[in-house]
Amino acid sequence: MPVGFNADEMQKVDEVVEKRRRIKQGERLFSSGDAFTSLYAIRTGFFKTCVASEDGREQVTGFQMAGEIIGMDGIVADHHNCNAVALEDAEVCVMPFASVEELSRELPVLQRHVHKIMSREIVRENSVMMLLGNMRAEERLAAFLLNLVQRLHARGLSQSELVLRMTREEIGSYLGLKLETVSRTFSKFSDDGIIEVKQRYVKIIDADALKKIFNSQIAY
Amino acid sequence: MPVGFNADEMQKVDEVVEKRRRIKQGERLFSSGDAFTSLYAIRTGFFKTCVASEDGREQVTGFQMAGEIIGMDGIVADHHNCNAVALEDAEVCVMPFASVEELSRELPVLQRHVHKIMSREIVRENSVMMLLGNMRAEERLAAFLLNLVQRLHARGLSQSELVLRMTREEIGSYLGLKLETVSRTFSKFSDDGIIEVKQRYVKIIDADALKKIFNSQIAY
DNA sequence: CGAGTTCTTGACAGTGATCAAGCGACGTGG
DNA sequence: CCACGTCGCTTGATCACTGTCAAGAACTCG
Repeated sequence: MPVGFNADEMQKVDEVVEKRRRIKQGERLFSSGDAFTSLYAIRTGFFKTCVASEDGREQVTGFQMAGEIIGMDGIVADHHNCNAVALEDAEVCVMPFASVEELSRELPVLQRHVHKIMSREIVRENSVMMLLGNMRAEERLAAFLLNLVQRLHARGLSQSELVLRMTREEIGSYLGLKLETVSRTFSKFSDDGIIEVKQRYVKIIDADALKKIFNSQIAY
Repeated sequence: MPVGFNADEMQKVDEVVEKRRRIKQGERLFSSGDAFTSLYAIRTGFFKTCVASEDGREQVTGFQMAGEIIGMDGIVADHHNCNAVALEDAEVCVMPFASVEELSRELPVLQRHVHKIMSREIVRENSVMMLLGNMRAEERLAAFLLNLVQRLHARGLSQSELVLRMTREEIGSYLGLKLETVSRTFSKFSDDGIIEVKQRYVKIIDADALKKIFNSQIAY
């Protein structure tokens, strides 16, 4: 939640956060086709969102962590358009969207905040399109790791060590790669002394090298 | 603009549309880094939006036509994050975002409409991610053509004939392919009797075949 | 009409996919 | 606490899709 509220306003905002909901690892917060009622603010835990094609193929569209908002895909058609799966036990705040809209008519600061959150998602997806359309495997994985540690660091965690909450296959789906390619690229980074990898644990040894790989952005 | 307004409300909405602006082919409506002030409703013409990486590589993030809204990328950081280039002479309605927000606090129908437009963009980008991450060249181009004629048909144009406003290179950038691959895939569709192509002119002969190609969605 | 841009097509190459096998980690139940 | 089964990860060999390079054709616009 944004700053810029007085005590009275803050209370109203708090009231919108109707209740909390716990989701166990592997369970869904919502599924494609579900009626859209609420946005969700992640309090704890880690999610992936994914869309599925008719033949069951899956595209991970994002990974979300504490403090991030999910569910905005549902606004346009009053039903959700993707699945949100907890990658570890999680707790979310349920924010009924009707209440969010009502209150944001009263509080311009909240209104602007809602708009910014949606705009941020649009911009994020733009950069994923750049990643999927223009970058090669090493660049994609470097970008992915840098983005992840940056977000974790912003939450007070290490900027060099992380524990992946998703499988190689899920990383691959997000990055438009097969799991074998993800694994191989991890191994190559490890061989090059850029990172240490042991299963889900990753330590970034040479962040500059990663940034260099990411910035090169050579066409496929 | 949505339905559901009375005359008085409609007038207020009209007043938000401050003025119009003409953009010649090849010129930019806005550029990455420009201060964000307004959303733009396309009245006539055709745009592409694209982001550029540091080394100048370009990713087309979308093609927009009459009736669609662009500029929402700018809300989050108060400056635009992509370039909007007119692919033919165009005219847009300038909608100062502060006014849009002000009025949508008064008119819940407008507020909901704004939210839906942003959500629609998020959902659209999700399906582009599916396209870029999971589909092969033929599937991508089939999806592209079907999407384009569907949108043109919704505007009263033919559902089988269209004139592309963008180059092979721009199509390729959008679809994560090189221009030669786009050209070859057009030729293949033509050889298979699915479409007729002559430069920018495309006629869809067998829409079902295109849909079949699109639906197969075999992994790369 | 001519210069430049866009498009097509061919030959070849490379990145990442596919197929396959084995290893390692983790969790459950005996 | 350990055996075992499952799931996820790694690595190798091979292949195919699409990229790259190149040349020429077609079209557009001044």
